[in-house]
Amino acid sequence: MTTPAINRLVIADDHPLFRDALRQAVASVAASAKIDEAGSFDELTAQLEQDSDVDLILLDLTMPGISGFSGLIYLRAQYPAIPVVVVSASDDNATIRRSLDFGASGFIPKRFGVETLRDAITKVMDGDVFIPPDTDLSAAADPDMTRLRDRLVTLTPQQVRVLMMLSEGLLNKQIAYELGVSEATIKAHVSAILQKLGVESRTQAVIAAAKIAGGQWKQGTPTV
Amino acid sequence: MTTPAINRLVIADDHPLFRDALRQAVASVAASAKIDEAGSFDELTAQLEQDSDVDLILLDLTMPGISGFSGLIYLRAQYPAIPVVVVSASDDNATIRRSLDFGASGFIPKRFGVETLRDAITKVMDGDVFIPPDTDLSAAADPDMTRLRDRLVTLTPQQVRVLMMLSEGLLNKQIAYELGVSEATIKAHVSAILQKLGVESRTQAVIAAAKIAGGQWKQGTPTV
DNA sequence: AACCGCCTTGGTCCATGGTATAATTCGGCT
DNA sequence: AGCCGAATTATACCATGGACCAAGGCGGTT
Repeated sequence: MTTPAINRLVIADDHPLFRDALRQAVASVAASAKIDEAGSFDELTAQLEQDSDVDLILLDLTMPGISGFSGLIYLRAQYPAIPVVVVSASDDNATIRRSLDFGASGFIPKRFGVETLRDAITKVMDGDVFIPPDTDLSAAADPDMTRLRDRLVTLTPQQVRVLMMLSEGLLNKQIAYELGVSEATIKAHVSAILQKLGVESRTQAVIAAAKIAGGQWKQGTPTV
Repeated sequence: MTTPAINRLVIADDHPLFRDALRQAVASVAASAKIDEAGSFDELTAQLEQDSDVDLILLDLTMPGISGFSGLIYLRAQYPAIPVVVVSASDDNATIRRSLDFGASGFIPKRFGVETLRDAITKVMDGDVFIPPDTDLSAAADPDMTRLRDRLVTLTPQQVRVLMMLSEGLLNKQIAYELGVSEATIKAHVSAILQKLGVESRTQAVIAAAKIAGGQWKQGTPTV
């Protein structure tokens, strides 16, 4: 068969009906694939931590527990080997472009019907990058954004996790505890993050990250 | 006359055409009023610093140099005596409600024609609170937001300024220099801010502020 | 085997952040 | 006049943040 081995696939979307639609579209293309579902980002990460042997992730950009591109950034950092296809209701050119910039292997607008949906999934499973036919990627991107993005993608997986926790307002000590490492390690990570992002304090790092993620990384309001 | 003394009024909007429209509508109601214009938030604050004897401000929510409700919050904190009417293109109920929550004396959607525009301005100049007739304010507000807002409005004018600078990633030392005061003073302000917002670090304060302002307070990207 | 990047840790050293306390000034309010 | 809140400043003290240096383990590459 032309489609390479897609044995396991995760559909991450907070809308059950749309998960079903995606599941059916996928099943009609690769009947043998094992399809898992996640209704929240935490659910998705929990599944991946337990078993990261996944061949493809279909990710909704706006899910409970995550906002903006932070989920995509996190997945690409933690599991660089797993291709991620973004599925989103907002399908403007800027969103598509940034999705690809952050390492998405494709972009499927939610407005697609079953037919086009299936075509899109087929293309992605073949290893191609799928983008909607009427997409115009020629528009100049925001230079600030791209510079920041270029710096963000140089972060190592662990550094991305630390940055997310910085963005929750946690102390180095707390992050160390959560990750089960020493505070010295966190300090080393933070220093590396500041250097890579080109900022001078954790606060500025948080601001920069929020700018890219388009809001908060995670939902948690720190006991405000 | 029924309309109280409106001697001076500032129209703050980055769209020249719309400024003109507003100016004409105002002039047709209060021909004697002196009308100033500002195309950016910095321009507005500059004018106010030079002469804060203003009886009314018509404020666009989305202007260069400001985003979200931070401009409104800032004005209400710095010049509590000056009524501010929000003029915005996005006129959903949530936006209107939050505008009023943050101390706006009225809300005028940009979609209004000249007629309704004039009526709205008349009402506001009479000291009444104008909101679009089809507004439904009964919807329950986000409890997190309201709690945060309640805490934000207890900040003193200077504390609001400090919070804005915190949100730009500045050090206490830098803030002290900018405001021309000692670093001890800034520390005192920061401590007060943390207490009032119910957070435990400057980073968390920035996160909380960003959540309310719906993004950044000011445009400035800190040399990222 | 040698190399390299990532993660980890320890320690030192200094800057910054933040609390607590207290005192002063000023303007507005009663 | 007296009171009060806002703003300012200072001092001392402790916690946190962050740079710098050095080093070991680990997995993948050449």
